[in-house]
Amino acid sequence: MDCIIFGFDEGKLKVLIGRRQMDPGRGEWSLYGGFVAADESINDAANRTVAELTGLNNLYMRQVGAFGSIDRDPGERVISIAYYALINVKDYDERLRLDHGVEWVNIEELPKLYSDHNEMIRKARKLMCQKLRTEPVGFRLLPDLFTLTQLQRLYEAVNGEELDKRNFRKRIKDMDFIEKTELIDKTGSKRGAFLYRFNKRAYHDDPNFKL
Amino acid sequence: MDCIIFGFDEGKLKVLIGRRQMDPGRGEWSLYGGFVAADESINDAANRTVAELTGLNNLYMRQVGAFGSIDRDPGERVISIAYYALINVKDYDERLRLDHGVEWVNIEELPKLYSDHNEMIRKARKLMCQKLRTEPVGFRLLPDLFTLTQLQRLYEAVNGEELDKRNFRKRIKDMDFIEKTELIDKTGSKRGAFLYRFNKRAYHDDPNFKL
DNA sequence: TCAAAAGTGTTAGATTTACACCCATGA
DNA sequence: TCATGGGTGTAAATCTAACACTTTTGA
Repeated sequence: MDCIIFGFDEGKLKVLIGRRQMDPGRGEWSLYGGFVAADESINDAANRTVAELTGLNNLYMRQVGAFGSIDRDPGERVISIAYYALINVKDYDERLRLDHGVEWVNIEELPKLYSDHNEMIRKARKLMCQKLRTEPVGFRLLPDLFTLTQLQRLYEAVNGEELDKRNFRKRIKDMDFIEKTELIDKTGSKRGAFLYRFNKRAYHDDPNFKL
Repeated sequence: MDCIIFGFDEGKLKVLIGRRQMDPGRGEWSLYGGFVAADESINDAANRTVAELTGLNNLYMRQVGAFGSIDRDPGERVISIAYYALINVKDYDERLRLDHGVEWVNIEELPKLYSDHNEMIRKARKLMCQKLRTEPVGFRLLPDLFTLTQLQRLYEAVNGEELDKRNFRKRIKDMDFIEKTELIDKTGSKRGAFLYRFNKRAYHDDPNFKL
């Protein structure tokens, strides 16, 4: 299985990739992957692999699909099942990241990757983007507390288009599960912006979400 | 791989299922499936399997995903990749259908199926339904010539809700790629209804589809 | 004092929904 | 002649998109 780890940083949607450490394709840019053991489900394998890479559990993960061209792997015949995961970049221990030799790359500036990994990322992004339209999964890419501007930038990065600030905030106000706190973030501006948080409970009570 | 063959007949969305002819699970209701050969891609395997079952090629097919619980197969460890296909029921040779021992069952009245096949169908339906909202793939489930009432019934069956006749027809009129012919179908009513056809070319020229 | 991000409403246009009657025909 | 499905338009409501200025504060 191969995993597409999405993160959001500096206003950009990013993906974790690294240099491949084994043959065939040693040294090429690649997604992080692993193998499904005989005694684990493919979902478990994906969770295990992502946890191994990031040290994080209980992430939001979804299957992207199976990739099975005959010669997608230059070595032997391998069918891979891709998964994507959403993480908050700040939760990823820098040391662990370096140990695995992976880095965050802007999804708009990806190099040519090993095998069909570019295609996997394209499909994962499409699915994630669709999901984001119908469910508030975007919060998985942000810290627990975030400003409305950060949230807007996230939606803009994912959809690849700018949004109108006033219309965006109007929509957010209608969502009861985005709670305003009394906390203020001053890192992004002199004036400071209110911090908001996602209330999972409220979301599940009132699932009329539509962005 | 397992295939979910969708058909539309008598105003209902249907799926092809049959009694399993091998152990484990012999005699249980099941989807039709096959195995991916070492020298074919998973897409090719799906096409081959569906062609074997229906005698039809160049069908609209899409991958549903990989299913990989450890004990989804009561025998040995098997991971299955599910695909769905859309066919026009009338194109399916009755003889071939009987030879394979499969039958059309209303998707609302499915029995308990072998292994995780019910789940596969649920997911396939969801994907197909989403696809139908953004692309006019529904025509694959109808004869080349169809009446607007047939088309409306199809959308109703897939979405599971009734639609307003006038609003539906208004939307269809906006789609240039649905061509009215001068032919009239009298099988559905005494008065007769105009037959329409899907113009693939017009669709690709003007892909502003939205239902 | 000024640059930079935060915050805030209104209006026009587009889209969506609800709704009811006449037509043509075969039985 | 009547039961059955085919065919058609309008108006209200809702949703979407466009748009500009004031506030706060650190440098």
